[in-house]
Amino acid sequence: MSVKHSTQHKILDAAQTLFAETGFTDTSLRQITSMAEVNLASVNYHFGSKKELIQAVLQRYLVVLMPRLDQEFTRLLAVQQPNSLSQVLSVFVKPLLELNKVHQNGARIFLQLLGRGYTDVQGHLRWFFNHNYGRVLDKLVLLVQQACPDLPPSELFWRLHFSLGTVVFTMASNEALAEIAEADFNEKVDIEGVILRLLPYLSAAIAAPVATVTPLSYTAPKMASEGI
Amino acid sequence: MSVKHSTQHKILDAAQTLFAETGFTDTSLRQITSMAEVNLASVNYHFGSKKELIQAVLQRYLVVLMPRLDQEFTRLLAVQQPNSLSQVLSVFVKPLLELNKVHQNGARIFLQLLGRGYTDVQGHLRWFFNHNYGRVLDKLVLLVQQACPDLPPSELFWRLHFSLGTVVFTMASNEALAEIAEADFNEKVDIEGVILRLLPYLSAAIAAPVATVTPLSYTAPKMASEGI
DNA sequence: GCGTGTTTGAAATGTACGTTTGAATTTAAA
DNA sequence: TTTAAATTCAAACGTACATTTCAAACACGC
Repeated sequence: MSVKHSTQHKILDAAQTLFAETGFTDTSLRQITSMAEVNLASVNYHFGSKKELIQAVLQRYLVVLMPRLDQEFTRLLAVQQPNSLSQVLSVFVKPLLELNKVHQNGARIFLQLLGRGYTDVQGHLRWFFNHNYGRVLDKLVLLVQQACPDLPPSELFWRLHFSLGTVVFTMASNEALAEIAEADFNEKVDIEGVILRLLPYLSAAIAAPVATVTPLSYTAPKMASEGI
Repeated sequence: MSVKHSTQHKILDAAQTLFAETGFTDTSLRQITSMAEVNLASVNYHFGSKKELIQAVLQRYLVVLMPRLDQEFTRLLAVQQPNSLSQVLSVFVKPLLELNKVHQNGARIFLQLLGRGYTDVQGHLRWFFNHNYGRVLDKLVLLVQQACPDLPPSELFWRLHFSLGTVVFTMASNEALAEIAEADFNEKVDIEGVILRLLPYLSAAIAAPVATVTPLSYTAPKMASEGI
């Protein structure tokens, strides 16, 4: 962190904060440039458009995170015996927390932005992400498949997306949740705390036994009666 | 479904579809009234404002769903021995699927809207929801607490929100996921299929053993060792 | 110190939004 | 049929937005 920040830097810093808090659509360039104390036109001068600013904000973290993840995945794939699921999921922790070196609270901000990117419409973000980093995630799928050999591929597909939802939603509403947690349980929870709480949850979830029941047997196990 | 739809009805139908697809902020009243084939001013005439329209769209489902859930929760709370977690979660299935009687694809649409409500800024929706239906959800918390007596309250809080994220995100990206699933695995998955896949996932997740490890021990387990 | 290319500044452009208005039209009770 | 209320309609209002423009200020190699 240098003492003097360039205009680009100031814009990125203000943009990531506001985007994470308020979402991409609900944050205006006027808010960003006002917080960054730069001229409104400088966003379009330096980044071209709001869309490209959004990608630049994410890219600052992705170029750090994804090669690190790729490296971890490759390392795990190289070992002889398959890794356990919790081993696989654990490799996310350090690379994510190292985003705090990119910027203060970088890990939290990045995950919030990721959540916004998936829930806001922003179709260009999905494309941008899959196009640039799709092959890294293929390795993750392979690792989970090795860790849970009994899981049919389609079930694994769904569970990985369920898990993505867990993470992304949690981070998108992270502020609100942390506030409630502190008010109700007197426990201060930072991003690291949330990640560590997520690991056992996701490990158990992804490795859950596959239901063999038919839809009908799931309707109210208690009283029995009445179909859907 | 009557052959003639009132203006209110047409507005609600168009609004729920567009809100679910595009989110609340990114859907304009002009899009809604255009799809509903009614005059722009009729939204403010019938509902007062966009904010109140959003609440009316959700309310149409909540007034059906929440009393049903409340009734199921009360029934489960009345039994002598505590219910299993999967019994508790199963009671969601029928009430949710009955939303399909409120409107075609009602269950999917409602869950998508719920997701939008949590991730969009829309502070008024959180308030609206907690204020009207908070005590119903208190019963759910109690039931889960009985089913998982070893789970500390704060851990339960987080896991319930993780689970909410799983459901809400899955429904928000339901269309895309169902398309991929059909293309990659040749399996047609409807809302019921997704819900039934969610149950074992969530049961295992919520009941997962609480991690007793310290943060540091989670940094790259390296090789074998360590359980979940 | 000068002159060129880069960056910033204030202002304006055009578009889209939620909301309001008041007259026209439809509805339904008397 | 009359009449008053409820509803629909086209148009406009004021605001906020992303983006553009172009002159001023700046940086810095010569």
